[in-house]
Amino acid sequence: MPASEGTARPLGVTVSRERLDGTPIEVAAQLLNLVLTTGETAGRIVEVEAYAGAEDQASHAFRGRTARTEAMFGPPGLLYVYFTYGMHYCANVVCWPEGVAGAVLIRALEPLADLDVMRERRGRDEPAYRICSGPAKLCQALGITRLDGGIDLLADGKVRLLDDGVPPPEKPEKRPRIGLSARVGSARALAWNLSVKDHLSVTGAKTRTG
DNA sequence: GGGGGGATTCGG
DNA sequence: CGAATCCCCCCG
Repeated sequence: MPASEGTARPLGVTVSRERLDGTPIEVAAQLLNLVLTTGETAGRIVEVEAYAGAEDQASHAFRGRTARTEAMFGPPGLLYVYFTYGMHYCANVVCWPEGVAGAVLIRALEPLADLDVMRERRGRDEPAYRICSGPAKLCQALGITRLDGGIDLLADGKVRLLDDGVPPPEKPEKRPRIGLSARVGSARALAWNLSVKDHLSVTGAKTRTG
């Protein structure tokens, strides 16, 4: 039968767990240009944000281990999903060794596969570069919810992290993290938002020339 | 048990 | 710029 029949051809190879066993900022840089996929939908990671657990006032794990943040204390490669503003889910890749909380928020994807399914899930007809241009938007587009929290992104599950051979940028754009309130203090100033330079899907991207 | 705030998004 | 809209977590 044709090679295209049945499951789609793999978008890439599984990422090694060792590659994610580093500090959040190190792992954040490594995640750029990898592929996040759920079923047929897929996108390339173009914007991420590091959250360093116990030593980071902006991290959900800053005040210790709770039911919500349990996945952040797990082994690198787990998916941490949180629910916010009463309606949005956001997805993180867990890093650091088991027992130490750390995670990288996926903030934007460049859509790669099944854009129409993504648009249908989002309930709007947007240009490709806007479908996954935000942490909650990409979760909605890929169908990621709280139910997926804690799964292993490096196993053959619903949500997977793949390497299709595109290396991370040598010099990613570095900015302060988005959306942090003043209450997190000096953590607000850290340039822990990393992105592929000049990508249209990144937060604050110019959508017009000039 | 109460209440303030949230790693957001969309529309006005 | 403010509403939507639920959950979490700190405090009493």
